[in-house]
Amino acid sequence: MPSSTGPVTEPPADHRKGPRRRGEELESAILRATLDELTEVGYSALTMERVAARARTGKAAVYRRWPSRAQLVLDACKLGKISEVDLPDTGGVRGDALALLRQMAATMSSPLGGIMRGLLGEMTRDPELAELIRERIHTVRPLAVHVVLERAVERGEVEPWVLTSRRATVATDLLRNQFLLFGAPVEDEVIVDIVDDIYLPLILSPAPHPPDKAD
Amino acid sequence: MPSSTGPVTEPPADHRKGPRRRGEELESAILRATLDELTEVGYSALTMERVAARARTGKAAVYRRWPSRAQLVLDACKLGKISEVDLPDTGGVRGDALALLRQMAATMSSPLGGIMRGLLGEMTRDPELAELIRERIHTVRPLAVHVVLERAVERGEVEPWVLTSRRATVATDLLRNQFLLFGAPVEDEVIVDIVDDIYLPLILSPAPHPPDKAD
Amino acid sequence: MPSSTGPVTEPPADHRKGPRRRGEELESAILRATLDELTEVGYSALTMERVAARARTGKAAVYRRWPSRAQLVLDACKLGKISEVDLPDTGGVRGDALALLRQMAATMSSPLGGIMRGLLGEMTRDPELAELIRERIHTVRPLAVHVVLERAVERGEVEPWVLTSRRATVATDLLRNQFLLFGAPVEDEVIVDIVDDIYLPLILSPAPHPPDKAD
Amino acid sequence: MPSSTGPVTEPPADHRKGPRRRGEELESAILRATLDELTEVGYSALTMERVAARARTGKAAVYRRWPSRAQLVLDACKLGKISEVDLPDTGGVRGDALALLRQMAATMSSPLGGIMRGLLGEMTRDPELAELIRERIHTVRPLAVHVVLERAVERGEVEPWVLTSRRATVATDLLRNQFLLFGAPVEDEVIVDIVDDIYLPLILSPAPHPPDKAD
DNA sequence: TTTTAACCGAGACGGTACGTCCCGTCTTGGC
DNA sequence: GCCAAGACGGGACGTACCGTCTCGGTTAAAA
Repeated sequence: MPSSTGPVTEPPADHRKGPRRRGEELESAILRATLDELTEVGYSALTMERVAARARTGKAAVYRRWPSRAQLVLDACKLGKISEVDLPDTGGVRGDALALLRQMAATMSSPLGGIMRGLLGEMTRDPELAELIRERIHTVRPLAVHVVLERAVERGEVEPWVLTSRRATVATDLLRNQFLLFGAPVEDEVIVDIVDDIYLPLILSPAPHPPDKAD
Repeated sequence: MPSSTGPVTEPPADHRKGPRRRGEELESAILRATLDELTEVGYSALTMERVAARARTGKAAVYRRWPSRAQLVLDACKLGKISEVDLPDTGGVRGDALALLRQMAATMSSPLGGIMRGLLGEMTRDPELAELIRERIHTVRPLAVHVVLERAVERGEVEPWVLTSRRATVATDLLRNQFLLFGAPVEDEVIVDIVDDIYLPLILSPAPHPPDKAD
Repeated sequence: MPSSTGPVTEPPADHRKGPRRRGEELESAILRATLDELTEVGYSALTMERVAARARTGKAAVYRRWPSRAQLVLDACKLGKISEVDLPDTGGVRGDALALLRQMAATMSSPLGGIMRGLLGEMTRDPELAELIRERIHTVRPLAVHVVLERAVERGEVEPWVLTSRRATVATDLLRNQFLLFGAPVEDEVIVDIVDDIYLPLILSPAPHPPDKAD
Repeated sequence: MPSSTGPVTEPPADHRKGPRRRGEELESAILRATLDELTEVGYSALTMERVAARARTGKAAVYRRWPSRAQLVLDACKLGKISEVDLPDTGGVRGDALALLRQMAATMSSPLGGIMRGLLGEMTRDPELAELIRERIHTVRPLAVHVVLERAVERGEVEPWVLTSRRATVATDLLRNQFLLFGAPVEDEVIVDIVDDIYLPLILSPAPHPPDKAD
């Protein structure tokens, strides 16, 4: 038996309040803190330190899960129902497309716009993050576009090959470009312009250019 | 006395004694240091401190001229012949457009790509910077597009109203979007796709859609 | 002229209160803060962070001057009139020696005792610090011993060769050893014992052992 | 050599499976890990975390047994044959004393020297630890001194009253003081000096000062 | 020409955040 | 139950920059 000589150093303070959080509970607490910080101070002023403090935990608990600010924010966005898309069937592809773009534009005007921008800036630094972002762009938004176009195909407004063509995402691509260059809010006139002057001519049948090379 | 406004060769003298740099000489020394830092460590790792040290001057001298990293970088890019565009007349709008996009793609693959990205990220924080960036995007690139389209109009390939329409910049907009989302290098196949499947159908006469509302 | 676009980022807060401290003023503020911390929480709980906070400055300002906690504390002790020795002439070497040891014992019982102890512990880690400590031990205390012995020599109580012999510091050495092993306070009986049973027999003439080899 | 102390010699298998260590086996594994850490990184860089990892156990298992680093180290030293003293009978008290001091000096030059130093530093913080340390100092070393002096008494070199007087430990006390202040290695000249110029004059009969007051 | 003011270089200043290490406690699975 | 492993809330580490300010100088314009 070792020489047990009793307590030696003072316990600096009892810093435990109730049962200690772990795993999922702690994780979501951190993510919520991240979202709060994002909306309050924005992406570029968000720090790991503040997030940890806000979540009432230590920095280590944050770093253990997310190696970088960007990835933390990305996950936090996932938690926020940011990519919720609600696509009403307006009875025509024009109405559907307008509705979709307007929803996108609204999102861009929200705090999420700045976050998106910030994340795009980080892509250079962090290839892994870049991959994550691309994935989300690939999957979330095109999915909405896909729904719109499928309805249009069913209505006979659009030919099926358009779905897999580059033309499918031209509207959302141009809107995104507009936002990134000129910021929010995107004027509605621009949206209408994109749809009427560019998108519809490209996708409505008879197509201005037959799908010769569309495999 | 060091050659003022000489070529790229810096005077590596000890400026703590001897003739001290001022005005333009100092300014361009800072900008050159900024460019060097950009190419070496990239936009996001660039700091005012390092720039000042590299330019062998004090931070104050930098802050006196540029209130923020982004603006400094922006000016440095201006100094670098970054927006040099050389548009060969290939005899057809397709060739011209391909050449233009390929030049853009090359720029994006260079260190400038990362810088562009970083600057876009800063736009949220700094509206005035945003304005500067937009200005350059407005003026430099559309100018190149304009040249291409004007030639096409002269050849009769494109109708004049296209020049002022939103369609004019669709190709460059889509390429930029592609770069921002998926990074460099942009595959040549994508460029060809954009031109053949989207851009040309939109601008070649007979236009697929008459300019009813283009005022 | 660079593109000066005006103020960009907000000044987070005006954190300056009056003229900024520099040089000596700041230095002594840090040392005072160190002393305060020492007396309040002790050597081993003293941190650079708390010292900086207490001195209302940044950690960098502290590290710029003192590379380690130990050296900072050492300098702080120097500032505190810690080694003030006031040696009354009691008319005999016995009285003088007792007075000296009693002063030392008092110092050891003060917070300084713990500090001394801590510094001794650090000597292993930091040779440079060790050198500093030795220097102070060499110069401050032996000086007091020297004064006592010189008076004794003048009185004829002690022969001159004792001054440069190892015997000179036996009393203080034994007291120090006593403190380090058994802690403070050192009982007065111990001090009397050291003086009467060891020190005086060694130094009083006729010496119990002639200085054959003392050069 | 700290490790392999005794008949423990377990197969250093992966303890995460297979028979799990308990009780004494685990305990000595921790102590051995502690000794190894001590010799490799020294006392002040030794952490509970590293010890636990090295012993392939959890921190809790360590804390359950030793409430503090110092006590753990103390026990580890006990396990190492640190206080092994081997006193040859040289036929005279001078030779015996020199041998003893030289052995002490050797110990001080070993890693144990740094450990001793560190433990002394901890004494301020932990009175109970302090008691343990004093105990060991009281019992181990004086015992050796006692042996030396008893032989001397038998030979008639030293009078019996010296054994219980403060003079008995003067040599070891001065050597310890020398080590703490000036570090290792202690030059042999110093040892000879202590013995010849201080210790022997104090203990050899005829004593320079009769034991009037030695009760 | 002499003065004077601006500007230069250098770097200290008060401060925030970084990412890591360790503290001592607590919890989870397994044996 | 105790073991191993390691997460937990927290604090401090030492470093890098931030943007401001101060300090001697140099140097160009004003007197």
